Amino acid sequence: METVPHPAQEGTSLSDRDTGVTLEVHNAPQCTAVNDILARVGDKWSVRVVMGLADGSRRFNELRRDIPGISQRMLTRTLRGLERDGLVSRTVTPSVPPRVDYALTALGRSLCVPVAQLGNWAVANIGKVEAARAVYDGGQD
Amino acid sequence: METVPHPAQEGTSLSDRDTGVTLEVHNAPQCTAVNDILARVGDKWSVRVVMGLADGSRRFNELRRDIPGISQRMLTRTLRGLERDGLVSRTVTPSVPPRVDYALTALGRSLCVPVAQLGNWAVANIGKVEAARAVYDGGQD
DNA sequence: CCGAATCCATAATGATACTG
DNA sequence: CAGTATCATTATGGATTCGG
Repeated sequence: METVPHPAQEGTSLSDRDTGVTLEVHNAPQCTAVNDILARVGDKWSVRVVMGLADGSRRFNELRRDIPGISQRMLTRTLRGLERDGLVSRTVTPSVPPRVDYALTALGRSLCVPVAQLGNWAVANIGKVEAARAVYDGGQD
Repeated sequence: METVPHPAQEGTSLSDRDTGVTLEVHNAPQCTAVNDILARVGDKWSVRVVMGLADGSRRFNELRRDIPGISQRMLTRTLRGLERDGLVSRTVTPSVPPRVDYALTALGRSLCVPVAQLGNWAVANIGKVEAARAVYDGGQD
């Protein structure tokens, strides 16, 4: 019955039959890289912060006002994480009061491209996902 | 969607100056949708599971063998989550012993496209990210 | 074989108060 | 203004055990 043996996972084929897009990632340590990036970008606030910086630099509290619901602590932590990963730059102007500006780096802007594509998928399909959830949750009792 | 034409419309501009890709998401409730999807796909195992199903359906323990390190509990939970979101289908054959097959749905396969693109970015840029981390961590003392 | 149930450790997030 | 420090709460992941 096993008419579809695994190709011993040598290559690719993530959706190539559908779109010609190929992911050369499969079982390699690259999986770790993907997951690593996904984990950074998949946390609760990173994408919101990146979006807040998409059209230019922002000061800390500007950003905070742009992202309703974020706590001071989480904004700090998220910015630090993005800065550590080289996605966001932090510029301190030692004035009184202090001024700190955040902006996307070139790497950060380049990440925006695939994130935006995933975002477009999300916007286009969130309805289907929510419908599926409603069906699943409803049929569960 | 391949090679989005330059809509050149409302003010959004997430990286349009770089690539012509536009994200119409900015401050809208759509942000929530993006984050929602990102959270699903950003957890520790979802992408690995989806990859494991990319080239065809798999039984529970096949999948488990294909994903080194995943616990039974997390495989179950991840599959349930993906199933709830309509990304994976679950087919039970009531034999003895029972047989359960998992496969990507059409929605799940369509998600693979932007995820693969993000994956390609990750593979291409993980080196830069890790270098940035080394610099940041080193300069922190 | 597939999975639920239970228990536990750790990490992520949030609320609040304080500081240069 | 732009953080840090502390504490409480919740989410996530893993190990083990049990059941259909």
